[in-house]
Parts: sequence; structure tokens; C-alpha cells
Amino acid sequence: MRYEGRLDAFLPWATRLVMVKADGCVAVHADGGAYKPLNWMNSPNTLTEDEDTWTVINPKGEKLIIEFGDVHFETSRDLGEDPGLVKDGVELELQRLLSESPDVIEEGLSLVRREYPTPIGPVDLLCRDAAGESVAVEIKRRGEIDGVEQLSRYLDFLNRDSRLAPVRGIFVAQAIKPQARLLAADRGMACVEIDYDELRGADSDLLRLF
Amino acid sequence: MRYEGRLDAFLPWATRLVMVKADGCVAVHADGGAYKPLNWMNSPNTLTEDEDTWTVINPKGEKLIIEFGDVHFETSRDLGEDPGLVKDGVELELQRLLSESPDVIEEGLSLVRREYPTPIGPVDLLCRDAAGESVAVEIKRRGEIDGVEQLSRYLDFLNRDSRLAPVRGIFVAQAIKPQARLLAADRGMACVEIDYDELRGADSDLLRLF
DNA sequence: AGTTCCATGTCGCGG
DNA sequence: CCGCGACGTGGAACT
Repeated sequence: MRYEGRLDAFLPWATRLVMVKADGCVAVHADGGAYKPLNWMNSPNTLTEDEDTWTVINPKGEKLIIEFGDVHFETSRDLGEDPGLVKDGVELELQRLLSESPDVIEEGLSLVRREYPTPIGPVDLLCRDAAGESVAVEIKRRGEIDGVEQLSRYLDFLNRDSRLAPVRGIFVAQAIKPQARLLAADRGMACVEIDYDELRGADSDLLRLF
Repeated sequence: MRYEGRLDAFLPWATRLVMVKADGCVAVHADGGAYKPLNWMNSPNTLTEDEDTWTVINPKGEKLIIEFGDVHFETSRDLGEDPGLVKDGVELELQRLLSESPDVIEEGLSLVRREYPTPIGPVDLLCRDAAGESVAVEIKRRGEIDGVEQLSRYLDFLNRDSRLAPVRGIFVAQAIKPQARLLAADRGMACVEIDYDELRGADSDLLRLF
């Protein structure tokens, strides 16, 4: 088995499981190494069978070549359309809930704009506090150092805008690591931990008022 | 099918493929959506079967619950140990090639040390330029904002070393994203894009001289 | 065990 | 289609 594409890879001879899905993607699995296949080619691609060799090529020119020795077993089945996975509790959801109830983050905070653009990417929430000063809010599911640095960069740029400056930052997450908390403190940013279930409850309460 | 762990996820009733590997990991596949399963649980975990329900729990308390209706088909096979995948052309390779031909990055650049250590991790290349000044080089396959931050942190530390200071930074990658380029410029770092195939060619040429 | 950083990351959204 | 950032990122190397 060979792969030539974004890198070159070679797979020694052994017993494997080859999976082909309805969308045309091909995956070569070993009996371990978690759910990820050893090698694969996603759709769209074209599969050509020739004797004991499959050649799978995608439009970008990446190529997967599978040679078969013994075929121990083979089966095929149509699973039909899939209704898909329903997820709940990711960052987007958190952002939506907080944009609707910004004063959960801090008393008196009000939303100016969600996804406020800067030259290096959008700030999750731009707000004004009770005193009318600008506040940039970065929301993460897990509060780690990356997020603090991201917020730092945004503040850097936002504070150059005289219509907004001075802008302070609040780092919001469901759980914030000590190191992230430390770095945030060092950069003069506040940290707020949010309980997702409470927030969802508060949101429901809010809706119930109308 | 339900997953409760880092997030909550629910999977409506449909026909799926459930794969269990020798290491104990469990994956629920739909007939599409690339090689990635809809839902999964990696090893280590404990699987308990009860009537038509599997409950897979890992030590972190994440839980995957699979309910079976009809079992259309079932098979099992021992694939034995796997020799593993051999890869070529990843960042390490790029670093090796550039350490051998640093003046591909900039005219007159010469290598001081590869993987030069700092308190927060090793700099890919430490060099001197034509004028004898120190240059820190960060190499990425794909140049994104993270890499610029990384180089920033290294420069922070290197510039505290009076034997090296002043140290400037060069961010090298096969392709550099506009935002990364912007941030690098803002931080006073240069950006260089490198063609991997050309570099490999140049390296072969170099070898041919000896 | 905890941290850092690479990855054929993959995926989804917005321009 | 590309750019960009989140992800149950996963995985490996190193402390």
C-alpha cells in the first residue's frame, strides 16, 4: 500500500480491513491505533480496479494504491441515508447563549456586536460595560493559553481604534486552566467561568418572560 | 446512540456499522462523511454488554451508549500485529533540508545550531546572517498564526541572552496564510515561502558536488 | 501525569 | 472555491 500526496507513505504487507463508503471514500484500517485508519482517501475521488490492485486518485492528484494478496472476507451493505449526529455544548452554542445574556459574564455588560471583525480575525463578543467602556470577550469551551493569546492579539488591534479605546478583555470558558488564568492576569484580563447548564437554564428563563 | 463526555451528542435511529478493534476502541460509522466515525470511544475503556445495549466508559468518565435494534450482520477477525506506516515529507524533513541549505531562506545565512534550546522549547534553526547578527528561524509546513506566536515567544527569550541579542526572526513555510503574514509583519518578523520539491532538488544538487 | 506541538489533521462556516 | 478557526481534535515526544 502506497500513498503519494501531501506526503509520501508506505505500508508494509499485513492483514488489514479496507472500508469503502457510499460517498466513495476509502480507508485502510489496522486492528488498533484508535478509530483513525492507517491510510485513506476521502471523496471525491476515482477508484480504478485492476487485477489485485486498487488505485484511488483525487482531483488534487493525491494517490492511494492498495495491493491485495489474499482476500479473507468481503461483504457489502447499503445503510441508506443517515440522519446525522446532533451535538450540543460546543463553542458556538456557548457564544449564542452568552450573546443573548451578556450580563451573565459581568453585571451591566451589553452587547455591541457578535463576531466583531479585526484585521486578524473576529472577536467573539464586543460589549460595553456599565460605565460605557469597551469590552472584548473571547469565549472558549476549554480555557487554555491559546485563547488568552488570541484575546491579547485582538485587544492589541482594538486599542488602536480611537473610537473604541480603551478596550479591556474578558476571557470566558466553562473551565479555565491555572496557566491560562495566570497569563490572563499578567496581561490584565479578567477570567470568568461559566456553567453551561446554568446558562442554558438562565436562557430558558429569559425566554419564558416573553 | 448517545455520547456524554466532552460534549453531549445524540444519534437518531438508523442503520450503521459498528467497528471494535483489538485495542478495544469502538467506532460507529455511517455510510459516508469521510473516514471519520459519527461517534466513537478510544481505548482504554470498558465495554459492558447488556441485552441489546452496549455501554462503553473510559477512565475520564466519558460514556458512549449504543442500542442495537436488528443486527443485520456480524463478523470478527484477528488481523494480528501491524508493522505500521512509514512516512516521509513532514516538517522534520523540511527542517533537515533547510538546516543543510540555510541560504535558501536568505542570502548569506549560515547555521549556528538546529533545535537550539530555550526554556520554552527548541527553536528550529538558530543562524547568523551575512552581517553576523543572530537570526531565529521557525519552520512550518503550513504557515499559520500559531507558528508566528511560537516564534515570538522564542525571540522573547533569545533576546534576553546578551551573547545573542539582537535576534530577529524569520518565519519559513511552504505556504503562509495572509493573517499569519500580517501578524509577523506587525511583530517585525520576516516571512519566507519555500518550495519543498525545489528544496529537495537543491539538496540533491548539493550532494552531487561531493 | 501534564505540557507542547505536529497532522495527509477533519469539519464547518463565511466571503 | 479559499480562508480561517474549532475540534470529543488525536497522537507523539518530552518533562
